[in-house]
Amino acid sequence: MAQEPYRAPRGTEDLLPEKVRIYRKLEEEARRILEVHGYREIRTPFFEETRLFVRSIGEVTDIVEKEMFTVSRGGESSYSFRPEGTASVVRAYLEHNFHKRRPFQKFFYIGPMFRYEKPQKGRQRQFWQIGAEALGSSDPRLDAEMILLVLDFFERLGLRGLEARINSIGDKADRDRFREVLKEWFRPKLDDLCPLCRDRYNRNVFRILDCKVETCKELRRGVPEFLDHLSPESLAHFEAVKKTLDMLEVPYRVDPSIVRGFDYYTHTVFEIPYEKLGARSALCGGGRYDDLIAELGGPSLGAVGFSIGVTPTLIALEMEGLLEEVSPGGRPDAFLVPIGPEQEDEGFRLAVNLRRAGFAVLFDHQGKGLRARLKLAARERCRAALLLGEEERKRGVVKVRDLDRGEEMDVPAGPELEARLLSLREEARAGSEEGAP
RNA sequence: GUGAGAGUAGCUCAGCUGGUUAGAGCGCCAGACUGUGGCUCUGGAGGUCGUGGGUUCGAAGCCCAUCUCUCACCCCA
Repeated sequence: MAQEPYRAPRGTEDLLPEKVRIYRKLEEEARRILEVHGYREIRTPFFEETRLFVRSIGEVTDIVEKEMFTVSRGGESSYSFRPEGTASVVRAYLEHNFHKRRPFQKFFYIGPMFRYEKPQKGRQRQFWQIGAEALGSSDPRLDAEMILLVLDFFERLGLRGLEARINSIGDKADRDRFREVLKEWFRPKLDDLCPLCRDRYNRNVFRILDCKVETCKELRRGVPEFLDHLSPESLAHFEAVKKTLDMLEVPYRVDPSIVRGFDYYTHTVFEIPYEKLGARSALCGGGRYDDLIAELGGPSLGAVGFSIGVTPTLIALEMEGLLEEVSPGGRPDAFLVPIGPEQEDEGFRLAVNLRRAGFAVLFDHQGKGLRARLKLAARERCRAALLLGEEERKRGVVKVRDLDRGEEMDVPAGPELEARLLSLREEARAGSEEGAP
């Protein structure tokens, strides 16, 4: 019986060094832009009590009903790996009494989320999100700020021409009223809807609004829009968001078909679509959730947030040919090459000392020959090869080979060698700037 | 959860309707060059053809099951 090889679990992947570099670049850009806007990083546990997600995301949502990784041990409560980030942030906000100390807080998080789903393009069981939450205020300027910030982030990565889609789903009373309006409107057409939509009619009428089946699209002609059924207060909030977006010259379009999947959303909801993505067509989704803090046991305070999908973002960057730009990678300063077995120890010592002085120095540990080591040095794009043979050692020098020019010179080990490596580093930098437009 | 396609060397793939020792390119290792990289040439290693079962004189190919990947639906980042 042949043993099955070990593999990463379905829907997960190993982020190999090359990819980690890209992730870090994304994270770096996100942290920068978020911190400039006053958001501070928060790190919550990867799992929470299951009831937290049930309460926040909603009991009858697909995520809670069938997409959570849930574990229970003995008599303890049931725990679930977080399928999204907002619930945890709000929980932490309340647990640490921010609402009593300084109710207005801006947090962001970067980390993996987990959903038990069938993997496909841009959709995995463990996936990374970059998210932000502004808690303790209902200021429509924050809704606009979120959208602006996200578009700026994508722009910085090189994704241009993106546009936000926004909509308002009002408050709970608005939704209860509109739900009835929709049901009333669809009732006579019920038999002509697709089977799925007939199910949606009872589960969540709103979702019929974004069904992609042609016959349903046809039937939807002249369907009432949420925006026409908002209370004056809700409408005023939405108008204020749009006004702010206009003022900030943020590109957006009102799209009545945007209905988010979590129960906690209220008022403003938005997405940043990227058409070429396929099954996962949004790079980012977000919205206001003015009832959630109270729902989780806190005071009645407004909040708004978004989350960016790292995987879809990477797919978009790849499609636009931007991955190389995002991740140029660094060059090691040198490859230390002892010549002859007697020099191995001394060479290793020299490599370690240079590393302690801050230089990135590679060393061969596979017993390769001189030529093979130089080959490695070239492949790793080292700036220099440091050759240490018997001759050099006797004279207390190291032969520094400039791998870009092919020139060699003997340099005394010590401060002079470090100076030489520094100057090679500078040269390379000047060279790369010359090449830039 | 539903449906479709695909799994052959480290990677990308070829392998006609089942027929003898399963191939290429790239990569890897070594040599040409015993103290010098990127180029070239030569040689080498590396495969139970995803896994298990079945049909057959004979299976990488056909059938069944299973796993994984990909894509779509559902849903969503």
